[in-house]
Formats: sequence, C-alpha cells, structure tokens
Amino acid sequence: MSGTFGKGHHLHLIDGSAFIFRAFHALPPLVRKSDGVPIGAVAGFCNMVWKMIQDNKGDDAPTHAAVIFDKGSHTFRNDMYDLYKANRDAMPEDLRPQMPLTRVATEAFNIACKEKEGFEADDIIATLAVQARAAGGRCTIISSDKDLMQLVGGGVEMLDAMKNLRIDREGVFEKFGVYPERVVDVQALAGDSVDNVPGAPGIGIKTAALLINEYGDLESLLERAGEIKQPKRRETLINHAEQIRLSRRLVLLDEQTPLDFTLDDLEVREPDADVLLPFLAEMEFRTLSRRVAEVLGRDAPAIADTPAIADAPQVAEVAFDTASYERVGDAAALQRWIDRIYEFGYVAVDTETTGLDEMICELVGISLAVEAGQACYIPLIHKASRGDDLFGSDELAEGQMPVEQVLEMLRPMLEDPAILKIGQNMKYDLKVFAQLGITVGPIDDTMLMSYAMHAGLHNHGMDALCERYLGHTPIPIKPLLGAGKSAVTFDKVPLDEAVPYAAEDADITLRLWQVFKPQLHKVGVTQVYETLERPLVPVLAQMERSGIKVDRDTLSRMSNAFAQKMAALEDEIYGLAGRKFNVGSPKQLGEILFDEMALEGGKKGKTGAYATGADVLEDLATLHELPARILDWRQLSKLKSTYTDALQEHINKDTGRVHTCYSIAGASTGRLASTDPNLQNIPIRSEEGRRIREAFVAEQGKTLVALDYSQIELRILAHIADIPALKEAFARGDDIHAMTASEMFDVPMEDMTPDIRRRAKAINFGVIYGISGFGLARNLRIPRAEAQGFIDRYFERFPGIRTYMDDTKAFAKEHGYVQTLFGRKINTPNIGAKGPQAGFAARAAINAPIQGTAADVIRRAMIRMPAAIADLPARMLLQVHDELLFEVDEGHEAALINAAREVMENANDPVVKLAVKLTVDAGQGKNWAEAH
DNA sequence: ACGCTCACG
DNA sequence: GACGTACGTGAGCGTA
Repeated sequence: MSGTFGKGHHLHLIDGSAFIFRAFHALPPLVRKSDGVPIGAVAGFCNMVWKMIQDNKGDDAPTHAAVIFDKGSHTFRNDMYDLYKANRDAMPEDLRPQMPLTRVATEAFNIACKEKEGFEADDIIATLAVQARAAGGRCTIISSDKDLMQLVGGGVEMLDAMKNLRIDREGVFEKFGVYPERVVDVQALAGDSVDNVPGAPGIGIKTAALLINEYGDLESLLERAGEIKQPKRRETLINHAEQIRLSRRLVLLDEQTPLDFTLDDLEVREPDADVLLPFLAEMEFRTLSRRVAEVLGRDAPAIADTPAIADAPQVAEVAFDTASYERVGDAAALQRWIDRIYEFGYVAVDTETTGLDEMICELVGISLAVEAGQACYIPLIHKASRGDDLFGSDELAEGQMPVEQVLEMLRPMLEDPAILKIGQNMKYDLKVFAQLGITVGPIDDTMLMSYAMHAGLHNHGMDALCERYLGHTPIPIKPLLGAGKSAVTFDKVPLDEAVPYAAEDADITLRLWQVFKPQLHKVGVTQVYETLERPLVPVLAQMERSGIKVDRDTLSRMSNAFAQKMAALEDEIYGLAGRKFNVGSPKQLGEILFDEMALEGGKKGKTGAYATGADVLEDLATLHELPARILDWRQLSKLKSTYTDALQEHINKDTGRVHTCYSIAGASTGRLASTDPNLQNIPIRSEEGRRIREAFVAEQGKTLVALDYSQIELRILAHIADIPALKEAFARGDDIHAMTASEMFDVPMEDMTPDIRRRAKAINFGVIYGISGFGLARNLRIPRAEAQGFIDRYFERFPGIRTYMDDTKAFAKEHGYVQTLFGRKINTPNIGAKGPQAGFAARAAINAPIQGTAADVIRRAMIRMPAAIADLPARMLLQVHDELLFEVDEGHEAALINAAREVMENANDPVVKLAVKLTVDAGQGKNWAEAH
C-alpha cells in the first residue's frame, strides 16, 4: 500500500530512548568479545526491534514506522525551567558509547530513525501522531511513558511492548482518572518526580483527577481555587498557581515540532539482508543474526571467536623492526600513505621539530603509522651534515619533499572530521600545525588515555608507556642530539638515524592506542576521557598560543629595585653575622646561626644539614635580628630570580607575550600544571610580590578580566560529606570561616574576632588536606594537644566530615583508587603500605576527590567556554586552578563576565547535581593586579 | 641529579 | 605505643 498517508494507513512510532534504557537495565552488562566494547543495550534494542517486526505481521501490520530518539540533553523545556529533568542521574558509563550504535542499528533494520536537537522524542511522536490522526490514519505509539498518554484517542493508541498491553482512551482514564485531553491538567497538578516537574505540593494523581473532574479544566480550577473547602488544598493551589501553570507547559507535548520529513517518508521498508546481517555480525550477535538470517532466507554470517585487540597479532606478535620503516621522499610515496590512512580512517601522527617551544620551533619532519610495525617518516628540512664541520652545514639533505607540498597534501586529511588523528601529547603537535595554519582534528591522545586510566600509578610519557605496556625500549633521543655544548637540533640529525627514531614514535603511539582504546571501557573512564580530557586539548592549545602580554620595562625596573635592596640587606647581614658568607646558601647560614652564633633550636634534617626554612627563621626572629633580615632577603631574592628576571626571558620576541605550557597529565588529581614559565604561582599574598602582577597587562584597547570560584573546595566538601550546617551557610552567603568558628568555639557571629576566625580557617583547610593534630598544631603554632582538641570539636559539630574521611579511606583500601564526582579515578597504590607512606596515601586519598572534583568543574567550564564567548571580542588566556583570566576589547567587559560566569557557575550541569551553589567572583583592570 | 626553599591554589 | 605528617604543583639555587 502506498500513496499519501491517510485512511487505511497505520503508523508505528517507537520510543527509541525508552527502548534503550529498558534494554540496558534488563540485561547483564555484555561486552563485544573482540574488543570489550559494551554492547548489552544495543543487543537488547535489536532484539526488541526484531520482535516488534515479527509480532506485527499480518492484518494489523504497520504501513509506516519510525524509531524516535532524544537528542542532546538540552531542550526548550530547560529554557522554561532550568531544573527540568535536573534530578536525572548521569548516563551510565557503559551506556553512553552505545547510544550512537542504536541509531546505526535502526538504520540497519531499514527503519526510519528520527531525532531533533532541542526537542524530546515525545514531541516528535506527538507531532507525527497528530499528523496521522488528521490524515485519517491510525497510529500506535510503542512506549509505556505516561507523558504520551495525552495523545491517545481518535485512532491513536499506545502499546506497552513489554506487557503486550494496548492502551486506549479507557486505559488512560484508568491510569489518570481523566480522559486524554485532560491528562496534562492532572499531570500539572500532580507533578512528576522522575522528570522533576514540580506540580502542586501534596497533590497526587487521585486528588488532581478529582479536582479536574469537579472544575472541568485546570484554568477554571485555578481561577476558582478560592471556592475549595479544604483550607490546605485551597492555599496550595493559590500559592503555587504559577508553578502549576509552568508544570502544565512542561508536560504539554509540542505537536508543532518542525520536521524536515513527512509521514510518507516513513513508509515501511523490508530489511536489506546485505546491510542488516553484516551489522549484526559486526556487533557479534550470534543468536539474533541466526534468527534474522533464517527469516530472510540467508545463511547466518560467520562470527569469529576473535580475541581482544590487546592480544591481537598486530600488538603482541609484531616485533619492533626499526629497519622496516619507510622514508617518504616523493609525492607518489606520500599519496600511497594518504590512501592507506583513508582506508583505515585513522592515523598515528608525530612531529619532529627544532625545539620544545612550539611558538618558536620549526617543523623538521612528520611520522605516520596506521598498522603496528608499519610506519614512515617524511623528512622536511634535515641538513646534509650535523653542522660540526666547517663546510656545508646549511645545505639540505637530498631526497626531501618541499615543506609546502607535503603540508598541502596532508592538510585535507589532517583537517578531515572523518579521519582520527592519534598522538602522544597531541597538544604539542596541534600547536606545531596551528603555527603552519593547519587546524588538526579530531584527535585521540594516548597520553591522556593513560592518564584517565592510570593517574597516580605512573607517569604518562611515551618511553615509560612503551616499556610498561609494549615491553619495548624506544630508541633514546640523547645519542642522536648529543648533550651539552655539542648538542644539535633534530634537523641536524642524519636521515639514516632520524627515520628509525621518528617513525618508531608513530608506531609506538599507534600500538599504545590499540592497547588503550578498548581498556577505557573496562576501567570505566570512557566518559572521563571523552568529556574531561580529549576536548580540553584544543582549548589549551589555543590558550597557550594566545599567551599574555608582559611588560618588560615594569619587570626590569622592579629587578633593579630588588637588587639595590638586596645589596643593602647583605651589608646589614654580614654585620650581624660578623663575617661575609653566601646568604643564598642554607648550609652556610645554618652553620652561622647554630654553630657560630649558637642560637637554640637547630635541627638537622636527613642530609645532616640544619633546617633554615621560613618557619624556623620566624621562630628565631625573637632571639636575634639576623633571621629576620635573612627572611627579608630571601623574599626579595625569590621575587627577583624566579619572577622579575626569569619572566623576562620568557617573553616571546614575535608576540611580546608569555606563552606558558599546561601539562594535562601531570597532577594526579586532575589539576593542570603550568610550566615554562609557571604562571600558576605568580605572587599575590605579599604586597611586594603582588606588584609583579602589574607587569601582566592587557593589550592596548583591551581589558583583563578575572573570574574565580569562591571557596570551591569547601563547597564540594560540604556536598560530598553532606554537612547540613556548611550547606546552609553557603546558601545564606555567610562568611564560611566565621560560621565554622562560631559553631566550634560558641562565639556568636557578631562577636567574631579575626584570631578565632583565623583558627577556624586553618581547620577548614586542614580538613580538605586530611587533617592531623600534628599538622594543625604546626600550622597554628599551638600545642599539639590543643590542636587535637580543636579537631575533636570540629568532628563533634560536623560528624559527616569524619564519616567522609573514614569512608574514603576504606574505599581506597578496598579498591586501590578514589573517585571524583565526575568519575575521574585517582589511584592510591600506597594506601595499604606499612609505615609513614600509608599516612601520606590516606591524606592524599581524602584530598583527591575534593581537589579533583574542583579540577573537573573548571575543566568543564573551560571546554564550554570557547562556544560561550564566540560572539564576544574576547579570549581565554590563563587558568589558575579556580580562576580563569580573559582579555576582552574595552566596552565588552560586562558581557564577557555575564557569559563566562554563567558557564562557570553551571559547569557541573547536567552530570552532577550539587547541593551547594557554585559562585564566581569577577574583577577587571588594565593589569592582573587590578583584575584579581 | 638532588634537596632545600618558597611561590601559588 | 611509636612513628612522623597537613593536599596538589614548578622553579631557582647551592651542593654534591
């Protein structure tokens, strides 16, 4: 039967998302044998679809059919009410990668597969059902979702496929006490805890139906609410009228969803055996493919009992043979590699350069690999000799393609969204190519895969990973480049040495990827890798390339001022000590203080040297003037050498800006680390140091804007450990340390003194660090017993804290790792050790979920930021753990602050619901000191 | 290369 | 009961 949809036609609409969730929860966690990819929900989904097709043959068979999916988590209902479906748990780790496969499955069955950004599946179903009814045809909605019941009637019915139960108008009345046209009114009153529709407090479906039947419809009821006899019910309806109207808008389905297809496009098509059977075979569904093959009159496809990729020959059995690597020197050879890459759909890439600073260095060559043991190197600007002879050192080696030609041949592939570029620390290669005008993507990064799985266990450098996971020691770079004065850059390395080294890097990267890719699922960190690691790479690459303007003259003037003050202090110090010595030498200083001057309190450390740290000198300052002068000198020395002098060396000649490098996989907790230079430890606590921030300036006509999370770690602690007093204090906007002090020391807030507050603050931070009596005593310089008393009282007032600490330690002991709220795993291999190591490990385990969750939050904000500020003349420059620094054209500061704050304050959404709101403070100015 | 010291969150 | 401790980083310097 064909022609325009109308009388005699029957449309089947399958609620695909509901199918998947049912399948997922009904089945054990199956994985595909060959590679460990979770596949249970896809299997259940396919079985259900196949059963639907088989059960609906004959007289009542559908003429038209479609499977409808939800797309994305944000719909127009979230714009109406930001808490809509806000209580939903994050999608299970194992389910997420299966969602795209269910779309592929639907198409393999040759059934129309429809979804639309910004709308729920229910809206599309509503629109199609109404169209079918209007055309005079029939429609069966295969779902048990009660939200769809408002559509029933006039030829539209629902079918609960699990219970094989048809629901018509009477069925709806049974469920809701009203007929379909009044269902939304009842739902608006009753609310829905699953979707977080508020409704009217205290009113359920029974009462709602009673009221609607009495007053006719919702609007009449709300208008005449004053007539209701029961006082409580009356008050509820009057006080919550707006909330009820909002609820109605939330549950009312959009029957006008704009669609780019018509009912006629949904005509039922027979499955194509040549598409469906290969798909089922690829999924390794043995039973189902046999059944399907039988019905379609074909032989069942063969499904090999393949081993996991990690054991597959290309990983374990292909030996490393550096002699086999290919040197690519002409266009024909390069084209063969490009063709192979398109055949595979992915490629491991590595770049060789003249240095480690991507902002300065030059591209020397590119290596590629698509299969284990098969890699090539494309040399570009290697010199004919090492350059240590006097002649011809600038001459290029023979047999190299022109750089431009290579880049233009590779560019389409490197930028092709269908070709996955695999690298080890891809941020580096991304930046190298970005310098050459090539935007590489999409990417996978073996360093970050290792980090997601093995943070806390080992480092994630390629050499270490290769030894550990491939059992192979890579060719070391040192002998190629030399060391010290005679060291050369990679372009001076002869080709016969460069090719094996460079190509091996790509080979190793590819093999690591083959090992790690399937393991991500098994370790349960796919979501961490996909949402917190991989997407951060291009964002950081862009930030690093942006850099921040640093004013050399400001630094230079400060350096001179510091030098003068230090010289004066040195004279004073020599006078006090009675002789000249190296003030910068802790060893010499210790001998003067404790041997020659015989001051008390000299303690030798492990190495036999006296300790002369700031805390020691501060104690000694009461006995003698010398330690105080040393402290002054040290502060200036630190500021000068580490900041005002060293920073100038990092100003890029071309850009006039400082380009830090962020390590993504450095800190075990998920924090970033900043190097070359470290811009995450620019002074702020002392007034003198803070002025260094005046040298970090906005470009002419621009402003620096800083946004930082307020007390994010304590807020996360309040949430994780579930401390009502802390949560309430944050909700009220109280001074959290003062509140803690008030609670602990029984001092009313209005009588709070700075000293009491200071103690409470130390305890609050101590808790985050895994508090100990000894540590707190040292920090506060009070007797250990007194410190222990504070801690005891703290636990007494906030008992959840102790529970959190005990539970976290127990979890770490049992599992060998702890987790952040976003699922990041931090391994704690030393938790079971004996001796002092165990103490360290326990405190680190207590700290890691808190510090790590905060790190996850700001990572999420950073990943979303480029899109959020795309329309503004602004760019993100720096991250300092809980702060983001931007540069924006003058006049657009307020717009930037609005946009960035919105992203930061909601960065946890929608994966994690926090019981404490995140708040962000903002500042702006011509330099970083003003902005912060 | 390693430990000490000190800058930040 | 003793042990020896606040969590996470990076850089510059002196000393081997």
